Amino acid sequence: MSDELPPGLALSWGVHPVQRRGPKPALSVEQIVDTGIEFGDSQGFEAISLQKIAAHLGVSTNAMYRYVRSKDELIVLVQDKAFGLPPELPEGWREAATAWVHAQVERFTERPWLLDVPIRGAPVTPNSLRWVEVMLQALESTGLSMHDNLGCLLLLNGFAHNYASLVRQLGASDDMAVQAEAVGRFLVPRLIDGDYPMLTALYTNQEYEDGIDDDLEFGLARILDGIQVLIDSH
Amino acid sequence: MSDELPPGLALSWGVHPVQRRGPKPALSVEQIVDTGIEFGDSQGFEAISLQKIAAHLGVSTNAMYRYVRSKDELIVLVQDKAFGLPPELPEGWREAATAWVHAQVERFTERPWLLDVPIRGAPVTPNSLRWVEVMLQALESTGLSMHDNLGCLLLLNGFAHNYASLVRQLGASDDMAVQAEAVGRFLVPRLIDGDYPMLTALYTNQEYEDGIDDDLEFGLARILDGIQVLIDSH
DNA sequence: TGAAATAGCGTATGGATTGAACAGTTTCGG
DNA sequence: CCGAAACTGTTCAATCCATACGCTATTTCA
Repeated sequence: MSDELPPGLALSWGVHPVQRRGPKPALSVEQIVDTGIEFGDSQGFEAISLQKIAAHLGVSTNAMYRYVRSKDELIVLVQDKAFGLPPELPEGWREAATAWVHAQVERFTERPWLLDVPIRGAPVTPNSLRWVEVMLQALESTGLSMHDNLGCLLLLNGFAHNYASLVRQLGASDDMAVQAEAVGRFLVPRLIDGDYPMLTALYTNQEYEDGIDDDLEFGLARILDGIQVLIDSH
Repeated sequence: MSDELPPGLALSWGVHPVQRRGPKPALSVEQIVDTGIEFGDSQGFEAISLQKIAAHLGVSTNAMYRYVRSKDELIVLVQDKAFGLPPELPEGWREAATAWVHAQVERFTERPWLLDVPIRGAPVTPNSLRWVEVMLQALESTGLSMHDNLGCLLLLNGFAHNYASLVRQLGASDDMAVQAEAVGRFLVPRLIDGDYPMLTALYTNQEYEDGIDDDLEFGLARILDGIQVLIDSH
């Protein structure tokens, strides 16, 4: 029965198997999850491995499997705890959605490795569901159907993830400027030869320098305007 | 000089180091990339490993490193070729954007493993850039700035990726129905206890059964309407 | 007090990416 | 025409990673 549940579901809601006999656990799931977050923060997503966590906590690798059933389970727990709870949202669906997206982008900026966590399925953990819950509450005032609200939420969530991902990859490396120039030098002749007029213009005019700080507001404004059109049409 | 270029850039544009001496290569990069796509199609993204490709082609694992510098490089090449070229877009930015998004979703549906390819940086490969190029051309008629056009493109692209990803994970498993019920049974009491009114309603009313086929059109309509609002305001 | 349950450990397997050294093959330079 | 340079694929190896199995030691319930 409990076996059919997705990894991490039970543990994230605090359902531990009741211990009856045997030695006391040297560790706790919480400790393991915290260590995972620590490693993610300091060395990125791929540094979150059972081996490293075990070594850091002074136990053998396989001792981990007394606490989590698989690495996937661990990742779900780490993700939920690292993302944390959503903020209080202001009144008004538009302001609320803006705050919600900004908060998500902030989380991803603080912990970029969260962007690397593969999406395994619909959210089922407490904190993730709390994010959904607060946004659905804010969207209630639009008078749209639950189905439409979910569509809007998906749109906003996807956008936040996408934008954060973009920001990270563009701001990732210090040598990005150097490398971008090298790429341009390599690419431009081929773009001209290969009939890519728009991209050629983009690269040679350096219009792409505009900075992407506005892109968050830009995309968000488009989505919100689109939702507004839907609301008005009802 | 060529070392500073991102992995796969040179190779994807057909720049092979000119061979002058030594034995003739037993393989070609193209052969390797095709095999990678084959494995991805038949066994998913994680089946694309240098070991398996090498074994399938009858050479040792490390022989691969004569052709590609790293697995990352291979993945870039595989991704570009597997995604292929964009379709011809119809007249009118709205129709074009719709066709563009649909085409992307189709690609992701045909080869779901493309969704698993980690995004490494701005697109630099021929096919990927072609997708950008055609959409930018279609957006030219809107009269918006290049910056705004890029913002729109980012929005559409992110949405397509996001939607395809959602479709896959929901339609992924046959036992999804079974599992969803088990999850519901586990979750609902906790949602009630934990003060998640919207989600409780969602789960108990089975409103989430509505089907996500419309979600593509829904989200797309929101984005396009939002862009339209921007155009009108100019 | 003894038996059952359970924790951590050692050992082991199978897989991945990548490096170093080496031997064979081809072709250019003279 | 021949040696040397360049480049090939190979073996061997190191270093990670996630798991599985079985053992021993510990704790607690009956």
